[in-house]
Amino acid sequence: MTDEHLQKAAQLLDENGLRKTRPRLEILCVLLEADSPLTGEQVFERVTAGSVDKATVYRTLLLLLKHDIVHNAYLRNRIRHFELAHHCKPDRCHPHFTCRDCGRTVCLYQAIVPDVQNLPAGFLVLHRQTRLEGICADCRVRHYS
Amino acid sequence: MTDEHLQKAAQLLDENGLRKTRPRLEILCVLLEADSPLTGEQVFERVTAGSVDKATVYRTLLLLLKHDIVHNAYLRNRIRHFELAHHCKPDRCHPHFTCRDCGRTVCLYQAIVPDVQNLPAGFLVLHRQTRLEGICADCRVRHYS
DNA sequence: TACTTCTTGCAAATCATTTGCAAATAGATT
DNA sequence: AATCTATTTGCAAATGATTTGCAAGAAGTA
Ligand SMILES: [Mn+2]
Ligand SMILES: [Mn+2]
Ligand SMILES: [Zn+2]
Ligand SMILES: [Zn+2]
Repeated sequence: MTDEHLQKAAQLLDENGLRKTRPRLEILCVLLEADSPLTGEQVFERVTAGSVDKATVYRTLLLLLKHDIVHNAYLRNRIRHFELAHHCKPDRCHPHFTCRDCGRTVCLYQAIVPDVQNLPAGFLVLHRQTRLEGICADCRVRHYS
Repeated sequence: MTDEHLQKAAQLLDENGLRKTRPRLEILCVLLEADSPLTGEQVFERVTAGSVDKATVYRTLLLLLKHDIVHNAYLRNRIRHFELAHHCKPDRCHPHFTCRDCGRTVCLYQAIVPDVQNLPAGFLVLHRQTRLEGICADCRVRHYS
C-alpha cells in the first residue's frame, strides 16, 4: 500500500463525497495495486490480514460500483470480478482476454475495439464490454517446446 | 414444445452421441423456444411442471455446454445465462444488449462486430463476446411521452 | 467536545449451483 | 421381447458466493 495509492484512494472518495474510512482506503489500495480484475474473495485476501470483514468488502465494492469508481468484469465463471474504472472510458471498458490454458486474465488497455455496426433502430448504447478467450502468448510458446 | 423443436433437439443429441432422454429433450425444447439467454432457474420453470429436477437441469446445461451445444452469456448480474449456440459462429457469439431501464436482454443477431485491433503479440483469440448496455427502443419511446 | 449520521463487524440468511447416492432407464445385446 | 450394463435421474444435503439485520463504532460537522 504505497503512499501514492493512498493519496489516490482518498481523492477518489473525496470526489464522490464518500467518507474516508480505513476499510475503504484499504480496499481501494488493493484495487490500485491489482493488474487484473479481482473477486470479492481476492480483495478480502489482499487486504491487511483480518483488518476488514468480508461483508464490508462486498458492501464497499457495491458502493464503489454504484459511484462508477469500479466496474464489473464478466469473465468465464459465475463469480463477479471488480476493477477500478480509471482505465475505462465512460462508454466502454477495455477488453479482457482470458487464457483457456493457464486461466489468467489480461487487461488489454491498448487494444482498439471498433463500434458495433448495424444495431436495431432506436437502441441507445451507453456502455460496451468485450471479452476474449484464447491462448496467451506465454502458453503458445510453452506448447512449442 | 412443437414437433419441429423436438426433431431438432433429438438431432442435436444424436450428432453429439448423447442419449436422448426426456429431460434433455425437454430442456433443449425450452432453449429452442427462448428468444434470449435463460438462467438455470428459468429453464427449470419453463420445463413441463415438475417433470425435471433442478439438479438435472443444471447437469444437463453443463453437459450441453461441454459439447458446445449451448453457450454461456455474461449479462449484468452474477447469474449464468445459457442459450443455444446455433446463432453463434464458432469464434464469436452474437452481441447481447441489456436495457438499463426495463432490464430486458436482446440478442443482436444481425449486428456486425469488427475484430479487435492492436492485440499484444502472440495472443491467439479463439472466442469473442460483446455485451452492450443502454436504453432499448421501447424504453426510449416511453420516456418521450 | 458533542452530536448525528453513516459505516462496520459479526452472525445468520439467502441464492445459485453442485454433489452423493440409490433407483430408473437408454441403448446395445441376446 | 427380455436381458444386460453403463448412464442418467431424482432427491436431499452440501457448497460457495454474496447479502442482510442489528448493535456497536467511527467520520464529519457544529
Ligand atoms: Mn481490466
Ligand atoms: Mn443471444
Ligand atoms: Zn495462458
Ligand atoms: Zn428497455
